[in-house]
Amino acid sequence: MTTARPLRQDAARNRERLVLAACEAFRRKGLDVPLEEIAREAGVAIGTLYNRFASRGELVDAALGPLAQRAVELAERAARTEDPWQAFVSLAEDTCALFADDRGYADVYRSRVSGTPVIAAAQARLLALKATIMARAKRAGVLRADVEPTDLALIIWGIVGTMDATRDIAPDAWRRHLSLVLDGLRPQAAHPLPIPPLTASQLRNAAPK
Amino acid sequence: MTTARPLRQDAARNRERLVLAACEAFRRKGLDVPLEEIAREAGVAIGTLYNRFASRGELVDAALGPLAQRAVELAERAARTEDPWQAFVSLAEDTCALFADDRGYADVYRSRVSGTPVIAAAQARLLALKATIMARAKRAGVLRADVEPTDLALIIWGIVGTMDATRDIAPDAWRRHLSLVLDGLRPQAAHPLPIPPLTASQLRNAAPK
DNA sequence: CCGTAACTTGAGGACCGTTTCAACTTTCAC
DNA sequence: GTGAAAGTTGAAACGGTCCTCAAGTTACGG
Repeated sequence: MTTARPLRQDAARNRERLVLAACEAFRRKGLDVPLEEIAREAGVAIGTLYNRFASRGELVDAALGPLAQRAVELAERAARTEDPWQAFVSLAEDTCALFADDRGYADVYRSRVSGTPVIAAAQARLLALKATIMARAKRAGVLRADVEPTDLALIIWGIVGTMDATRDIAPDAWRRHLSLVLDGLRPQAAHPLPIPPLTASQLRNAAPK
Repeated sequence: MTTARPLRQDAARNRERLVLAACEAFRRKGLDVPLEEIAREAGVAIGTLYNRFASRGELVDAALGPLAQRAVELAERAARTEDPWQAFVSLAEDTCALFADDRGYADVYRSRVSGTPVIAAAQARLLALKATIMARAKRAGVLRADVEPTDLALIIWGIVGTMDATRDIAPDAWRRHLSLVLDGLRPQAAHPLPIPPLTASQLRNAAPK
């Protein structure tokens, strides 16, 4: 870990502006937003953006890292919830709520942008929390025994997909969708599943599009 | 309905080749595949493609129309299934299987390409069949009473989204996902839903991205 | 076999987003 | 202050896809 020399005052200010603009742009338009637009919004030339952030990924990391942190905090809070089912539901709901709020963060969840160390770290932590919470719920008999964390990943992936479609029209539609789907994860609902769950490594290699 | 004069022999042959190439390309790479690539694959210049198909939509309609027809047939067969729950499950499974097979058709389901009369007609028919099948299942008490066709649309939308991620890695993953989700639609699983269903018109206006 | 209408061709213009870089400007340590 | 290092700038090169159109080719009725 090399200690980076501090940025010059004006450069630091520009960096700050860029991150802010990126935050806003990613949130509203997703990760595909043109970098030129972010630079313009930040009141800075495109070259400056490239000066500070070598790749889109670095900018994403800087802009959305805090949100990923927030996701971890929420998951930790969920893990502390007494009722195991409620803990599980909170995990899913809180995560989805963040995705619903921020198109960029939703894209991160799916697209695996490269060059995002802080986000990657947060994702890893989330994975662990998810496993813990699901294990507890299963042990308590409130979550069907045959679902794995990878199943939840797929389910949330799917719900995030519907958000893209409904965000402008019915921003809360995902809540109904999620409730419906969660009902399928209760033990009373359980019917045999046709195939085994995705392995963690399969999920890791899952790529969109 | 103007009776189009028949194409010249060579033109008809080229058209055929284009449709075939488009079928293949859409299936494998989705609707965003460059038209140039389709033309190349068809052994024809790009200008010829534009000669025959004024827009991407027209080509999509020609290439994927038959698949949409097939979807309707499958849905009609599902509607004829005696067991109301099985009918419902077949509807969902058969539809999803088509999407899993054909990235392009999956894209059609989400993106509402314009200029696709035959596909649009098929979709309308599918909508009606879905309503019928779901109504029957509800009447039989095998489908929870508080789900609407728009809910199924959202659910399938979501599953189609996960297909994009898993197609190359675990082409059947959607079967497990769907089973899980369908379990949430059974009456035994029902817990109160937080918000009302999407209206049909809301769904119609739903746009991706 | 011919003439014409139908068709094909592919280079090129338009647009868009990315990325680079040489010339210019600003900061800051001394 | 001053000069070197740090930073900014935006035009331009680039790669990709869309779409057009003038020139050339082909089919087919007579």
